[in-house]
Amino acid sequence: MATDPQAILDRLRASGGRITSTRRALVNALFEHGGHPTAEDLAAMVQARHPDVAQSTIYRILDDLEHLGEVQHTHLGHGPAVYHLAEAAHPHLVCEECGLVQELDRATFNQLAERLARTQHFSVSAGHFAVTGLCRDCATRPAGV
Amino acid sequence: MATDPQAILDRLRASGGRITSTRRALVNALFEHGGHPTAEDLAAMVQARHPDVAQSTIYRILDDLEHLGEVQHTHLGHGPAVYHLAEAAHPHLVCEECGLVQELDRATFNQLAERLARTQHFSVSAGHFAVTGLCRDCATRPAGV
DNA sequence: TTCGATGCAAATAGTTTGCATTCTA
DNA sequence: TAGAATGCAAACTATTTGCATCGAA
Repeated sequence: MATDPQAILDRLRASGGRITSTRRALVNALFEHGGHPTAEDLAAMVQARHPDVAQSTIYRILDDLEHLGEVQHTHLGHGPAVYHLAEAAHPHLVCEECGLVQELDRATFNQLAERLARTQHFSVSAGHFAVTGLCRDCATRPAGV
Repeated sequence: MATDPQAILDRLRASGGRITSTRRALVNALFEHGGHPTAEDLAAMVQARHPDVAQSTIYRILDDLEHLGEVQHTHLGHGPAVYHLAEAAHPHLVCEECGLVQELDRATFNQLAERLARTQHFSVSAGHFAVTGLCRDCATRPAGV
């Protein structure tokens, strides 16, 4: 699992792929965008410098990187999927009312993962994981307000 | 939260709605299908007796029932959402390799929910919840086989 | 007889795919 | 210069919506 842009590009090449300016720009965008970018967000970042890049190319590169294990995507409820580097993989808490995304703290996740492995032989993947519910604000506010 | 078809239909009527044969059939289908039916699965069950029912009608009724709090839907990874009665709401474990859906045991879920409430002020909803990872079989089998 | 429910078809959102062209190695 | 990567447009899947008609209460 690579920890800098060049290392990911190297892995791409090592797997028989080629390094293009679009791929370089997308990998950089993944490192620069700290949050939970959608394919469209990433496309916009890449297109800032390379206006002619197609959405489908973004999807294809993300797919390639996912197969290499460098990227993961998650469906946070409705709407488009979000992508992030595998090295930055973390479990998510998504508020179904306001859409707020928080990270699930490591300790709680580890406790859950360990317990699921033990009781149900299920190995949870941290990256592709989202728990929905209500955030603090929405939980304390009367429903539908 | 109703526990039999008639009670749900009664709630529908009490909220200003009308009881039609399609609605009756769909509510029955929800009770009959014990698993994780998609809107299409439910449409097929209803259409067995009422061939002219439109998919959009199924979506609309499910939406109505969801607003009444009688039904919940969940996105289990890719593909269509699955629906179930609120009374049968339970957390899911989805295998991202083979698609197997298991139920998460109550005790583990409760432990997680309680801990999240305490540490992150997040109130998890049992129904709309899915943890992805690898099931026992897929975890022990080498990747990509 | 009124207003909610429905069928049908078209619209939408997100993503994938086919194919001719371009460019890396 | 071979084969991978890309742009473009069309296809696709899941779901929603507009509108005229139908039917429950």
